[in-house]
Amino acid sequence: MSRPRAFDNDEVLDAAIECFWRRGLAATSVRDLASEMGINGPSLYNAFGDKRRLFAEALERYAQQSMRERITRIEAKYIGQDAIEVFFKEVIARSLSDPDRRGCLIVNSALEVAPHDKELQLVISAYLKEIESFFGRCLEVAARESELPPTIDIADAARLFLGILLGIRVASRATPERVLLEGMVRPALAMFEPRKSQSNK
Amino acid sequence: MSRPRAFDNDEVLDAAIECFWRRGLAATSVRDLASEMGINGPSLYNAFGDKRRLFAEALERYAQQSMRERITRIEAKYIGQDAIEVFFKEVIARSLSDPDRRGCLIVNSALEVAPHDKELQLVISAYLKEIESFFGRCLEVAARESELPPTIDIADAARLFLGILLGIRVASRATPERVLLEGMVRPALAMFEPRKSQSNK
DNA sequence: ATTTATTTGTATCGTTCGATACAAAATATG
DNA sequence: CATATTTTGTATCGAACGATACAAATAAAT
Repeated sequence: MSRPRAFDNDEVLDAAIECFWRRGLAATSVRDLASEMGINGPSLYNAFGDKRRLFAEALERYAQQSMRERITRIEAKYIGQDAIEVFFKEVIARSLSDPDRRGCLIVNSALEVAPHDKELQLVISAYLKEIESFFGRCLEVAARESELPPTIDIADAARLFLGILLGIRVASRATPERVLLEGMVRPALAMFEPRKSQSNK
Repeated sequence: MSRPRAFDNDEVLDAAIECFWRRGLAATSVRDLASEMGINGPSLYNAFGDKRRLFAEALERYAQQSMRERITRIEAKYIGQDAIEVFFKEVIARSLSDPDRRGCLIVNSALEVAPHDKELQLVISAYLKEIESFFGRCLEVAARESELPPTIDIADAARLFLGILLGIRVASRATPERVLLEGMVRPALAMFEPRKSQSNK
C-alpha cells in the first residue's frame, strides 16, 4: 500500500554499528551516520526515530552479533577452562589485529553512555551480566570436571574474569601490546588445576 | 608590565577536570568549561590555547593529584599485599560513593581519547604504566616478605591488577554494585600466601 | 603621566549540530 | 486507473559548536 524501503535495515544498522564503534555516540554525527549508512537524513529519522534510538538498536544488534555469537559459538565447541581460554585468546587476537583499536562497543558504551542514560545503563549492565554468566557457566563445569580447586568461589571468579575482560578492552585502546593483554589474564587462568601433561616424548 | 590574571590557573583547572571527568572530552563544550571555570571564553583560549590543550593540562593535573597522590600516600604507609589491598579498597569506596559515577579520568580517557589522538595516547599509556609499576613494586616487596608464592610471575601479576583496576572503573559506571566490584578483585588477592592468623581468643 | 603589554568582556565569526517541512516518487490496494 | 500511504531527496530550521576580533580595562615600567 505504500512505497517500500530502498535499503535493508540490518545492512544500514551494521554501518551504524561501525560508526558508533569507532567514534562513540557523542562524536558521531547524524551526517556521519547517514553517509556511512548510504541513506539520507530523513530516511534515518523515519526508520529509527532519532540518534539515540538508532544507537540503542545498533548496540542491541552488536550484542547479538558480536557478544552472543562469540559466547554461543565457543560454548558449542569448548567447555570449562578451555572455553574461557579460547574466549580470551580470541578477544586478545581481535584487539591486537584491529588497526582502529575499536575495542568492544559494549565496553565503550558502558563508559561513555551508561552514566548519562538510565535506560541504556540498564541494558548495558544486563549485557555485562550476560558475559559474567558465561564465565560462571564455564567455571561451574570446570568445578565439576575437577579443573578448579574447591577453594575457589565461582561467583567471584566469574566477576574476576569479567573485570579482566573489561581491562583488556580498555587497555587495548591505549596500549595495544600483546605482552600486556596476555599478561592481564594469564595469572587468573593459573587458578585452574595443573593439567595432566602428555608424556614429553 | 601587563594586566595580571584575575583567576588562579590551578583553581580553574580543577573546574575543567570536573567537567571532563563527568562528561568526557567530546561531550564537554567550551561554553560548559568557561562557565564552570568562572572565566570567559577568550580568557580560556588565552590561557590554555584550545580545548584539546586544556584537556591535556587537566588530565596531567588529574594524574598528579588523583593517581600519583593516591599511590605515594598509600606507599608511604603500606607495603606489599597491604598496599594493594588498601588501594583497591579505596578505589572501590570512591567508585561506590560517587553519585555521578565519574570513574577515573585516566581510564575514561584511555577509552574515549587514546584511539583518536596519538600524542595523548602516549601520555595515557604512560599513566597506565605508572599504575602497573606501582603494583609491580608492591608485588616485589610481597615476594621478598614471603607473602607471595615463588611460582607467581610478578610482572604478569602487576598486569592482572592493572586489568582488574580498569575493569572496576568501567563496571562502576554501568553497574556500581559493591558485590561486583569487590568480587572482581577478591580472587586475585587470594594469590597471596594465607596470613598467619592471630589466635582466635 | 605616558608607554607598553596583557587580560577581560562583548559581540560575534563561519561551521556543524540534531532534527524537519515539504513535495516528488513509488508501490499496494480498490 | 485512481487512491491511499509511505519513502525519498532537497532544502533547510534554530541552536550550539569551537574559536576570534576588537576595544576597554588593568597594571608594571619608564
